Amino acid sequence: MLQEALREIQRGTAEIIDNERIEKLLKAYFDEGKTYTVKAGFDPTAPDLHLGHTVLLQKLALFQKYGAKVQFLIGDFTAQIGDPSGKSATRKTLSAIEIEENARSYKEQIFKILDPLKTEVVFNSEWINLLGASGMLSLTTTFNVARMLERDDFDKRYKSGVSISISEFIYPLLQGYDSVHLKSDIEIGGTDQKFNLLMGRHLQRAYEIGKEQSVLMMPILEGLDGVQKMSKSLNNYIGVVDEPNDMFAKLLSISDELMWRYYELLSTKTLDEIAVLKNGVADGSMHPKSVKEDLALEITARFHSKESARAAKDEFDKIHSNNQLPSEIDEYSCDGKIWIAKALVDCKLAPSTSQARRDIKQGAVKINQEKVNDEQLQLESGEYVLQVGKRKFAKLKVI
RNA sequence: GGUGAGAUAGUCAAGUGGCCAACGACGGUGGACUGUAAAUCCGCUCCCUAUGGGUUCAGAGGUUCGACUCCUCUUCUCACCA
Repeated sequence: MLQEALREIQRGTAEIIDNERIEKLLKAYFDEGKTYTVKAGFDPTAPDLHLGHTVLLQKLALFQKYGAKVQFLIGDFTAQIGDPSGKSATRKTLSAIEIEENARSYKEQIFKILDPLKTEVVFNSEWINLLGASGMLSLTTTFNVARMLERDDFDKRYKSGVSISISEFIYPLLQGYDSVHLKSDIEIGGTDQKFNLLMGRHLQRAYEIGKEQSVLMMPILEGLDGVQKMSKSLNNYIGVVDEPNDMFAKLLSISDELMWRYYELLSTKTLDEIAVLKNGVADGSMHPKSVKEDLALEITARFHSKESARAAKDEFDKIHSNNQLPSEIDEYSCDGKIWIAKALVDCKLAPSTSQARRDIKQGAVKINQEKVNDEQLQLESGEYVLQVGKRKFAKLKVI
């Protein structure tokens, strides 16, 4: 039982620091029912969670299954600095109202995976604001610049002469201080967070709180392109609030290679089951597309329902395999005769009439499934189904 | 505080007085091929009913028939020195 739990916890992890301590905590839970805390920090600026975040959330949920209290930390104070691993050093500060809204939106999303009874949502401004100047100063004395520069991205930026703000040095310290305040037993995060996560251990030691958190790092999930990490700004993400149809379609669009990565990090199938699928595809007895469909169904069902996942698959087959129209299309209307290029812009199928004209020239535009050749075409009154490329549709009613 | 270098389209990056709406790469997008995958090939990629017109090369002025290119100031970035 204990061994099995440990194996599940280790699944897919990139690195675990102080694994023995995790074993002890779990043993104490199994033997005496003792609970422990697992911390994970999130940025309040991006309340739209995507599958990359759920890799962490699923791991947290697993810990909950084995006796953990999750400290879901919203870094409302640290967000004012901006994590140095991100691109922009300076970020706009969020108002209290915005943060509250974002937090609410977080809660709606995370409890699709986490158990609300075993989750405590906390904000780090609560204790960091109490630190004061002297508290902040004593925090900075626990570390030095040379060691700070060991951090990979600082190192690179320093060597290549890209600016580093002093406030960015503060960021890891504050994140580590969160672990001191919360007395976390374990902290989990992405591999890109390694430095910050270790800072938690360092500061817990420096502040002598009597324990040093274990650190569990998950790999960064690649986005739909299969290369860069999944993120909203790169627009290669699958949001947990995506509509079932979108979610299903996006999952099917990943490459075969990436599919295994997603299986490992997102599926609840056991590693043995996944190995069977992998062998099946390798020896040709299984079609990669159907294996991918299973994954897409599983994930879509997790955030919606089995039924809507099924429906999404049917819809998908309908549009793409059978070349039919989707069952729900945005509808627009306009008064009087309209020029086709203008109509495409109005229906949001093209960003400008220039682009619309280019699309027409290239044969990308269809009306009622018929290719349009004449870019001067005027639409008389009636109802039309406009299409650009393979996946953009709109219905237009000309009155 | 001083000295020097730099700021070009979504990103990187050419362009040093007219041939510039600006080479190229990446990204994005359309087409072919497919399993709406990947790989590959081809087209498009500032705006505008358009063999033409408009607005662009950090910002503001100036020189010139003409400026992304020259001059001045401003803002920002980096390097070296203090």
